[in-house]
Amino acid sequence: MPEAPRRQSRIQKKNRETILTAALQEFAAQGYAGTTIDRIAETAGLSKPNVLYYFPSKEAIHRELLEALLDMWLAPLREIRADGDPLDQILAYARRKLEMSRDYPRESRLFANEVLQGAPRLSPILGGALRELVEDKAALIETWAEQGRIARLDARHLLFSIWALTQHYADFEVQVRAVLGQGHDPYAEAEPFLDQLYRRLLAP
Amino acid sequence: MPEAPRRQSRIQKKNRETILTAALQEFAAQGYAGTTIDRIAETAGLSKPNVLYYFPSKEAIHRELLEALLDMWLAPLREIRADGDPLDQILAYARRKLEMSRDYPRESRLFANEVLQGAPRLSPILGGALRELVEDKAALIETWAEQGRIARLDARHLLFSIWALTQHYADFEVQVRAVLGQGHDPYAEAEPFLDQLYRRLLAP
DNA sequence: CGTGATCCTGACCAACTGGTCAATATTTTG
DNA sequence: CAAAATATTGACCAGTTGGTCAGGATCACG
Repeated sequence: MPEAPRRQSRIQKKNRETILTAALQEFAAQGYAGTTIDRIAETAGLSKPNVLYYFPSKEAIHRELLEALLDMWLAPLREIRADGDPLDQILAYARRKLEMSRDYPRESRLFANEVLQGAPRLSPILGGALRELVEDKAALIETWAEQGRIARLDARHLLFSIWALTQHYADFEVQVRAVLGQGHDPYAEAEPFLDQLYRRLLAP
Repeated sequence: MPEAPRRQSRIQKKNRETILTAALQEFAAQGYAGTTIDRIAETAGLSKPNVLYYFPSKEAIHRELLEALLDMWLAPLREIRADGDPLDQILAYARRKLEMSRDYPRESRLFANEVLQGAPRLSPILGGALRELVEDKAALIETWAEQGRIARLDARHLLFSIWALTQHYADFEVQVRAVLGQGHDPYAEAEPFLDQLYRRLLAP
């Protein structure tokens, strides 16, 4: 059953939001273990007991962030449909994922941190809903391949490649920027590169 | 000046090695903050004070691991030479990086953890030695491109793509396995996929 | 075999962490 | 505006953490 849409006072709404934003910042930058409730509170401009007035525990904050994240994270993949041009749709998916890395790098890093540590709070979803979604879209992509509308390839690994290539720019941002040096816009450069890559890979 | 090759007793050599192995295991799985000296000691089969007899601090262990890692990590890139077939060399590089993800996933995750948290103990190297190395190899690759021996592309982002695509299989291993389910060998499947991808991307 | 160097440990410590709670301040609402 | 509901806090606690240290065990070597 979906959680009852609990009545929230004005203050409750605002403070829960503030805390979640601060926590996202901290968890993404320091990881779960490296983040203290005190730092979350400080970033949020609240006292530690006050943070714990709105959330029962540090883990509860983390869990809530992850849940909210997942919906958002998978939305672009859901939008791949059987109708429309195969190449356009896959290119659009890659482009949208790259935009998400650019616009929501903290979310990307939160996710990366979690998966990197073995996804202790997420693995049921990875093996459940995510797996089914991938299965579904991979089947569609392979149908396209069989019809000769795109190249024959391993659709699951195609999806992995899109994840890897786009999230890399958020998750390894320091490295990318250190290597490129100043005066580069990683995302602006990545877009045409990925476009070129997938056009060539997918050409029938 | 390079560190003097300090004399090490038999026991010292063995125990330092044991500790580093245990620490790699822990740091890769739990991150820096999530790892305790006690756990390292337990995994190594030693007492905590004994671990601190061989290393002055937790951070020193971590730093030593990172330093050792970096040489190993960049070796394959160094092997790209001006002589030899361009396509072969880039494909071989990608293949070797994939093998490293398969054979040294803990090293990959240690590195990912570090970069993800902003590379606090590594950024000078990223912007220094790594940057120079990339600059060097990127120039070479772009020469090949200008000569029409491979497709024209952004060489730096080509290298990023190789890092992203290969390290993904180690860093996001739980996700890859959860999505593929049992009965799949991610690395065995990834190899031909990456081969196909780079052959098509690089074809003049 | 003995003695100096190396190795190892239990006991300890100060700082920090997640979390509690009773008391107080502020809002909301009848 | 008064009382009830909500929000906030300082003080506190028990457990954990990185790290120290004095003393004892073990080893290498003349």
